[in-house]
Amino acid sequence: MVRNYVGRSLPRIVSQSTGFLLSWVAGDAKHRFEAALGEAGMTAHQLGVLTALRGGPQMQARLSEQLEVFKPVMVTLINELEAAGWAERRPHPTDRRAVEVHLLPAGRQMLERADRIMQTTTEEMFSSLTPEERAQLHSVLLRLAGPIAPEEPAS
Amino acid sequence: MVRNYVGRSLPRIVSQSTGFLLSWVAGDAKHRFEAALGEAGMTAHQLGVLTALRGGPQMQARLSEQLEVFKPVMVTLINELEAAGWAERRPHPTDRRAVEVHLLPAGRQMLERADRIMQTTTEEMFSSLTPEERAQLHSVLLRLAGPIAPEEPAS
DNA sequence: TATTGTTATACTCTATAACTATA
DNA sequence: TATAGTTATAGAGTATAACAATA
Repeated sequence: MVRNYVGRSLPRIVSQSTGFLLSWVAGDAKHRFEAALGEAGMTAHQLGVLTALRGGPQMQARLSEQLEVFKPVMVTLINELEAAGWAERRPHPTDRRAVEVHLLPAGRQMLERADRIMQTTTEEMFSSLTPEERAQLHSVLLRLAGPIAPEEPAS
Repeated sequence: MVRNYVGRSLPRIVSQSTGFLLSWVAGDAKHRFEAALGEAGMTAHQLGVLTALRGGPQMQARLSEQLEVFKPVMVTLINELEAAGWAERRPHPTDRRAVEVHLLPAGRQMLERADRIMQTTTEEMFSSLTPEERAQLHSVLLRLAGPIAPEEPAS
């Protein structure tokens, strides 16, 4: 309970509570995804922003809102994306205060690579389950997760 | 992906990946447990230590190891437990460097209260599942979690 | 007066170092 | 030389404040 239990084997206490098990497995999943993305030189935060840009350029303020990231954090993230050549700031056509963040070709490639990474990692994670078990897990989690937010309108 | 998605409704992207769903549901679970414990004036960290003391007094160093908490953090945690009257430090019978941390009656009561809280919260969380679904979820998560650590020998 | 993007700052958590008193 | 407990310190990560430019 106390911390991350970085060790590779599941503490016995955790194995007895479905809630703790959930946290344990999710922590493991997070670690796997971040490690896999890290090998491609990308953080989960950066992927989040790139994903939000898939549908077209966005103002920084919208990105902050959508991803629920504080504005100063978004500044840093977009600096990183620009440094990597994955996205760039351009002046907003009508609002001179704002910048639009545009996805660059290298960023789109990175997104495709990230898609493959996420898919592979997911496959590894759930390989011990049958397709039926996996489908049932998904539907059960969906029910536990509660209502789904309405679709975001594009820029 | 990026951060905590503090909002109460599930972003659409998350709903499509079993891995993300897992993280989402686990985050929600963590929030529920911590809120419920908080109402009883207890943190999850503190509960972790109290639970470790259930089987008998422990040296601080062992507690740090078992719970994978850094030594300075354990100092703070045990200070908190002493301030709350739930546990106390006593000199180790043979090793004059060490202290033994003992569970006090108020701590044992708190543990029982925490047990009830955890049980109630678990019940709330999984109330939308049938007993069969819940059992299958548990067994599937157990498989995803991997090997279970061997029992800790008592102090 | 409100909003955009930025810089500066504070606060919490996590992690390490350094120290004493023993073993 | 190593270990137990403590204090001090460093570093991320997270959150807020304040500011200039513009709406």
